[in-house]
Amino acid sequence: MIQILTSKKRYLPHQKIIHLANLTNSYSPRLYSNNLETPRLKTFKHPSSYASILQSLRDLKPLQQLHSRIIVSGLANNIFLCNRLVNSYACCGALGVAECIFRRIPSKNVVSWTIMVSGFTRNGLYNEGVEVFREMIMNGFLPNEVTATSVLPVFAKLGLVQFGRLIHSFLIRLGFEINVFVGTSLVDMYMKCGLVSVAEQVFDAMPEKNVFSWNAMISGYSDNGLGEEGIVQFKRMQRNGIVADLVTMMSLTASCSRIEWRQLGRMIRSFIIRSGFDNCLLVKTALLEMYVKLKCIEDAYRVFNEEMPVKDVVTWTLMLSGFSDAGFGNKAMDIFDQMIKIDEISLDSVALLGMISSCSKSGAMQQGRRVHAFTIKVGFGDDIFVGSAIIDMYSNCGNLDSAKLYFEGLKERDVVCWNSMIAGLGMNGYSDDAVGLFFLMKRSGIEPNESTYISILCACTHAGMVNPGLLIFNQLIKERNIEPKLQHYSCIVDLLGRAGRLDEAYSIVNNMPLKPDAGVYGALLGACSIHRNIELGLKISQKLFELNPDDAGYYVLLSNMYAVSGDWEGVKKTRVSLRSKGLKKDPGISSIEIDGTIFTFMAGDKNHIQYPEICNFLMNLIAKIECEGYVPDLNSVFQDLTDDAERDVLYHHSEKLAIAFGLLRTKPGTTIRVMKNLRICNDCHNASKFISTSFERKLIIKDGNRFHIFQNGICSCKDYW
DNA sequence: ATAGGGTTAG
Repeated sequence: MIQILTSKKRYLPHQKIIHLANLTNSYSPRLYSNNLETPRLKTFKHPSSYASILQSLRDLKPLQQLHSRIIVSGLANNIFLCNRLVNSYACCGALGVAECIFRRIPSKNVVSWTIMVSGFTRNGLYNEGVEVFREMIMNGFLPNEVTATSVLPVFAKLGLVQFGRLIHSFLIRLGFEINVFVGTSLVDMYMKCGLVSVAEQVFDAMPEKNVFSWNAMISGYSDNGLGEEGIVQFKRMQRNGIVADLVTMMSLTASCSRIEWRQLGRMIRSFIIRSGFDNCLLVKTALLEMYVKLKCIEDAYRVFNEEMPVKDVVTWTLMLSGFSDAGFGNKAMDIFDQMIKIDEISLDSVALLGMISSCSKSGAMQQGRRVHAFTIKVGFGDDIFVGSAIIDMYSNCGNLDSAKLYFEGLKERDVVCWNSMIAGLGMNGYSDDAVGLFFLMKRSGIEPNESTYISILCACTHAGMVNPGLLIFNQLIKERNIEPKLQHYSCIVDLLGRAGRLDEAYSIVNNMPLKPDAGVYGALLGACSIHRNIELGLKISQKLFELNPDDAGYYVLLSNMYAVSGDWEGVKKTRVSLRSKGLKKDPGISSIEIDGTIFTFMAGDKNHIQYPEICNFLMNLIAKIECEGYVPDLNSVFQDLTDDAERDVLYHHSEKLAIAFGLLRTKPGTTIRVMKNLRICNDCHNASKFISTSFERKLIIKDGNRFHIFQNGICSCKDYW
């Protein structure tokens, strides 16, 4: 309590009483009311006495009491007090009351309008804030410096760049742009709108700059992906003798995580220690985030575990998503379980979202179901952000029924919920339904966004629905409010390419208005590989090697293409150039969830505890399906080995290990769900068909972004090689 | 006035 009191700057004697009363209210109502009945407080006749008390009030109840006392004192029409009251109610979040008082002020001044604008904007009601601002202008009031600083950030939030520029020109005419506050707000607004060079112009023209202004620049650069510029600006700031504060530290670590510059990260860390910010929770959390983003998960965990005695919900959430990003789903779940046991940590939707998306990524359906139940228990059952994540989680686990059920039960749905459901239907093979839902969404008055088009085009691709896909793509091009992006072109090239219409796909690549990137060429190369068009494939891989020389995936595709056409010389050449560049093919990883724990397998991963047991089982399994007609496809092996060795590699692919483990550890008849990071190989695909018959199991294998559902020897995926 | 964790798509 002492700390809270001393942290406030100025205290008049009567303010102290009110403040103490607030703090003791919860456990000592008698003291509270006694203090309020102090005769000294009752006899105020001058507005200024109330005004100073109003400024320090942050809770609704004492505010209401003071308000009544103001009415009793006959000061309810004093504009000075009314403005203060509006402000105090807005600070307590009671915007209805605030607006009511505001509306009744007969002769509002600029301060009244400004307080109402910032009352809305500080509570996240941006549209209402802008509306009051507009009303103010219409009523002939000109904004002052404070109005400008309350309303400018809102233009950035709502993306009203043009409006912002208009107000900017107003401010110049009024001579306010030389004000540090106004200048900083303008810099921030332009940075948030992505107009970096305009922000730079404003900043350079500012006659006075303080640490806020510099911070706005540094964090702005970082947000716009220009971390290096941020570091340069920081050095300039130091040369100008401006002392860095905690916001500077946080913006610096953010810049660092974006440019993936580990060496600099270390320097910033020592700078933080030297500047005495090492014990600051916010700065420490920013440092943790830096390690998470730099994918230094051990460093991140060391900071989290050893150097942060005080943690809040953000710290925990960061560690959770750090583990999730690094592919440690079980560890993320451990963190979540620990976090929910701590009373002081109040769980919010962001923490829940992190955990749900972690389950989604690792395909942990049992964990996901548990977290889903938990979200309902803690009152986030109707949250649409959480809802979208849950739909995605169930879809990603191949449990479309649960996803649909959840989607249909939502009271409110935004565009992201619809997108999740459309994507879920698409990747699970219900492309017709996805298209149907897309049109239903438009009929329901929800405007599709960029992601909607990506989801729906992918859905069409999975089912080879070329014509509906083309139709929707043409709609997108005609639509005025969405600019087709490179990703959309990748989708349409993928759609045409996979369907075998390579010429049309190539023609789109050659005629598109944007410069094709690796994603677009990659889609085309994938199509060439499926349809064995080696001539075009060679041409495209040349482009890709120029664009993205370090991606081993393209070499693999090219090599596969040579292999299927029997060009062993080409296969060898590709492998040599891959090796000479020091590149390695991404390891294939498959995982399976058993009783709420995720088990991960890598090809030939002999370190696994149960490896001998699994291998033994797998050998018997292969012998069994060979009797039923399975023939190993040695073309699926990327290495140059003897037949026997190739066979050995093939039999220990990660997906086969995961399937074997699933068969060993689950009851007969249970569906086996396997997640794979890369595309399933032809041989594993074929073997899975045999396994589904031989063991009478349903196998659901997700590779990359699509499902393969094997049942009675048939796979749901029709266009597979 | 500037600042920390999250959802769909690839």
